[in-house]
Amino acid sequence: MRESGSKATQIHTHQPSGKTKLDRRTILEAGADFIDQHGVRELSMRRLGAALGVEAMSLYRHVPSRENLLDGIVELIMDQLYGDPEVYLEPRNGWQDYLFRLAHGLRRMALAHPRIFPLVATRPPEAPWVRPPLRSLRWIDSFLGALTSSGFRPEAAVAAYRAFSSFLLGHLLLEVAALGAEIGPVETDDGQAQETGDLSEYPQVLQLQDLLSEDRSADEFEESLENLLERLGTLIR
Amino acid sequence: MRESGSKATQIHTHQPSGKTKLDRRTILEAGADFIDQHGVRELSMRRLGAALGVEAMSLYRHVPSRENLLDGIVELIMDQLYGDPEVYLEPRNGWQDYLFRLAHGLRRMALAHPRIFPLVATRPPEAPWVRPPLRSLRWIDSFLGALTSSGFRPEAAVAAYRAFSSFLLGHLLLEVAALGAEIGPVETDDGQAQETGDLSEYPQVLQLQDLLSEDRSADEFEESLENLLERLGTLIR
DNA sequence: ATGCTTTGCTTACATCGTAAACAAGCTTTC
DNA sequence: GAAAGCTTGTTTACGATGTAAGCAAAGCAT
Repeated sequence: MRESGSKATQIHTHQPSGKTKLDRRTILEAGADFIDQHGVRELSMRRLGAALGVEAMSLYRHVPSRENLLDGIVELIMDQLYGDPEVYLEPRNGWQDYLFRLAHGLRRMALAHPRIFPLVATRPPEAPWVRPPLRSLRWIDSFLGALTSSGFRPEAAVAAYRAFSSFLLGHLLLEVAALGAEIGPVETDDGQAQETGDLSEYPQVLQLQDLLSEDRSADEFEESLENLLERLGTLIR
Repeated sequence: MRESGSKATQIHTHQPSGKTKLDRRTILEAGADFIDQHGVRELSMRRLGAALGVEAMSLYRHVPSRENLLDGIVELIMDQLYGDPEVYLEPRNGWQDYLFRLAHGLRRMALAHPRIFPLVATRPPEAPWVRPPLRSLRWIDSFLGALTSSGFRPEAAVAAYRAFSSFLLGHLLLEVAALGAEIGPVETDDGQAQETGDLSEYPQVLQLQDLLSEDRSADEFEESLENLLERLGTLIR
């Protein structure tokens, strides 16, 4: 499995015992888990090493720096999209279905890793045309191919790509931020859960407080996505 | 100039000489300048102190922590909106004009401080209904008031607030990120400006490369904003 | 003058990312 | 088998960071 050298070296698994042999892949996975559980702020090389039962410096045999580690984690998470059976690399039922599935796949990814998604969103991309949250050339190529093969002119496909990115980025970032607000900063533990400040200066907010607190993100996502798809439809040749 | 206590203490300016008396406000301004010039990563308490001709620990008399400093800088930048003569706190020519001006004001703010805007976008908000990039209760109140007084039902005003936030967040974050890609990570200085990797595996990207590199953000902003306003119009009672 | 409060400086500490030298296995070659 | 080399983890070390604690000087009120 997993590929690599695999010539004749693979005759006997040398360490079938407990300790899962250090490895870039295992480090990235452990890093992702760590961030899921404790947040990026808490992730230090020493702590991640400890989580793997290893000294901090050992990680540097497989990962050149902390920055690169974070990039690797982002890439690892993004790769989950390939494993999502609901998302297709090629359009099978038209471009709308393709985009619909892609958007929902990305949303699932963001909601599965709310502490990691901000990294996906803000880490500097490797090329100017790589726009978060679609940070992989392979997916971008797939995206553009899906649209051009469905009758979009090149300009329209690119415009659609841009509109799609910024819609997803905005919506998902706010959605995971709202999630994080409940889970996030370890509770302010000075008594109880952050007293709602004095809103008497803000009558509208005060009055609409209930509506504002309501979580309609799933519906809003659906509606906005639908609207976006309609709008993109008008770009078609 | 600059205001402050100004009761009776101000009879004689004790330090009329060069050094501009330390102060939360001056620290925040210096911090904002620093980030504008060098980026958040480079901002350390010691360096900011040095920039102000003062020891790091002196800052702690006016600012409780680095985290709080960053929050303060975000708030400071957000307050520039009040000084923008093109943006009104009350709707003067209907809600569409109000939103149009607000959106453009925020865009000007983001483009004026591309290294700071990601902070505006991602710092954990003080209340769950505070959605970046509109991080101030006063503006949120203004927003909701503008819409309800223009005939939006409460649910519609809140829905509009959400749609508006996520549109702006996505678009502006991507726009400043693209800006930062040109200015950003101090150049990789290993020869010249980051060779365009091998795109032979990605024929669509390769073929649309020119279109993808084109900067149409201003136009896209205009068009998407217009579309958003139209769409919000259908929510009106 | 005397004391109080404000403000900045000095020193100190735990923690961080990571460079460098080293050691203990493997793998390869005879 | 042994010798040589490579791979992988450890040890030690350094400079930088955020910030707690105590100190000192300078402004104010008495």
